[in-house]
Amino acid sequence: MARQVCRAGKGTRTMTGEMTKPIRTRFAPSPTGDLHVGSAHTTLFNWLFTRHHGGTVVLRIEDTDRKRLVERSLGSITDGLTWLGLDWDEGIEIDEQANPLPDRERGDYGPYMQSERQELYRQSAEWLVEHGHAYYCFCSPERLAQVRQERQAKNILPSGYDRHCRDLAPEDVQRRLAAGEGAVVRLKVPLEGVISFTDLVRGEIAVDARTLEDAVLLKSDGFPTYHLANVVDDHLMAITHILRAEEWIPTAPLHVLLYRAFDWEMPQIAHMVLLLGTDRKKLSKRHGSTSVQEFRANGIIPEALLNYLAIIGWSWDDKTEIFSKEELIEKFDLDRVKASSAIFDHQKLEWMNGQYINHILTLDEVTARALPYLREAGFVTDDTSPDYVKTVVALEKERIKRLSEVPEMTAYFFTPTVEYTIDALVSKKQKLTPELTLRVLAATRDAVAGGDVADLAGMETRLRGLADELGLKAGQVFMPIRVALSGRTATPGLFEMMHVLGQETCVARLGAAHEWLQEQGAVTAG
RNA sequence: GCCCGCAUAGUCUAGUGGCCCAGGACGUCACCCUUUCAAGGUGAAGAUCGCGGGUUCGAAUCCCGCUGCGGGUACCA
Repeated sequence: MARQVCRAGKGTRTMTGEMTKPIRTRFAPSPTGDLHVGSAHTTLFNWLFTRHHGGTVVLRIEDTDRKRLVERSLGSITDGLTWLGLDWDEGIEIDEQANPLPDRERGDYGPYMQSERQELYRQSAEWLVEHGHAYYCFCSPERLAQVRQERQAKNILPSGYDRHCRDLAPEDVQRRLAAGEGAVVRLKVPLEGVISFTDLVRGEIAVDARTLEDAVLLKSDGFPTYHLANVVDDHLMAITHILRAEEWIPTAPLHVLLYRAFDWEMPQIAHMVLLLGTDRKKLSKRHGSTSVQEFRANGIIPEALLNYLAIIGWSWDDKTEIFSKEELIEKFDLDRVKASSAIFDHQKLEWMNGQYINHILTLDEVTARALPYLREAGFVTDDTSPDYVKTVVALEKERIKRLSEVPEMTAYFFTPTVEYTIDALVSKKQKLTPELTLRVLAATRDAVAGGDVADLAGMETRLRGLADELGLKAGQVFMPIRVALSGRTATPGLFEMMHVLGQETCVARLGAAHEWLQEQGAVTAG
């Protein structure tokens, strides 16, 4: 049904020629924390839609809730967007993360910080009051809470506010206002009728006006609520399409009413799906990593997160899942957007991250991106040879799932010695005993010392021959070497690893492992 | 409670009346490759298309009802 509506809409626009009207959309985050993946998802859809149609993206900051403002949040949000590769054409700009306030703006529709547009909202609210679309309300929070509770219990519609101040005498209102009594401005919702609008992905949505509350438009602190600010700004900023999250559907009729009251044309509107946790509840901090910066810290690369986010609630066909940003821009449109919420699957994100690291990015790119993590772990300094780092990354590249695990995976390439455990060294799976392992270690140390690790094939032949001599399978010889060199049972190919580690280190570690195992034997025997 | 939205395997999805006793992907399992782990390859299990009624020669697809899940219900956004 949704798609039919969408198609019908397109056709109409084509016929009337309105398709030529340039598209303008906005991201409208509230600076109340870091960039949440859910909001990144909506933003991405907004961005893809706009870029696909060659439109203009506006970044507007909705900082009208003064109590929930979080310092540095703004920088964190723009930082997250930039990291993801989502840019904007108009709006605020932050020069440095260190500076919590916007340094400058670009675009002709500013200011883009709602806190700097207070006068506009105040005037709009007053205009609505003067024209009979809104009214002043003096009710106390206590009364409001009580009324709400009563009406909900008795199932009286609308269930919130009882419109107590809706018909106050004008002179009464003026007197109380003049006396400085605290007041809010509320929307005068029609007492009956059906309010409907067309959602570009869901089709027609209709609501009985009797269920709608006289919502607050202007708060007593002089700041507007979302409802007023969003409508005023979208109109003044010439926004043509509103793409926002599903949680806004219930209040959309209020916005319809507002556009009607102002006699403004309402932008096209579409609500995107919600991202859910594994308990099917709206994704939140309780579900683990939810901010874009957390994914970044956890070694997720932006291309993978962007790609993964794109295929939640949108699909191109029945098989393609990997898309570059350019392909997404080319292919993305609202007609293939779904309306059902989706559980955020960390496993699939990780798989996709691995795809990018292992198959899509080049070795140089992966190395460059892993570098910060290696530096942070102290494994790489300015003195470390870039070529050496690259060689190490090359060895582990295909098993990296997250960049953040690179230091742990490659530690033995950067530390002088490694630590052992009996279980790893004396592999049960290879049917080895401590005695056998000691013999293997001693024999291989000599074999390696007498060979050349740079000759990969030669070394392999040599060690396979050694296995034959000892009457063992190749694996029974290789596993102790692997553990002696790395301290672990899962590593890259043995001979590549030996080559990178170097002759000297290999011989030393083989000897060290032998010595260590002998000591363990002495302890357990004694 | 009330209002709104959504409904294909554990998860993300393809599907817009016959090509579907339902295709792809993640995950799971098995096998192959193999010096380990990955990667890769092959294959398997897993969906009575939420349920019940219609419409139709024919429905996952259209209609109605129900159920389930979610969202909203603030001087938050």
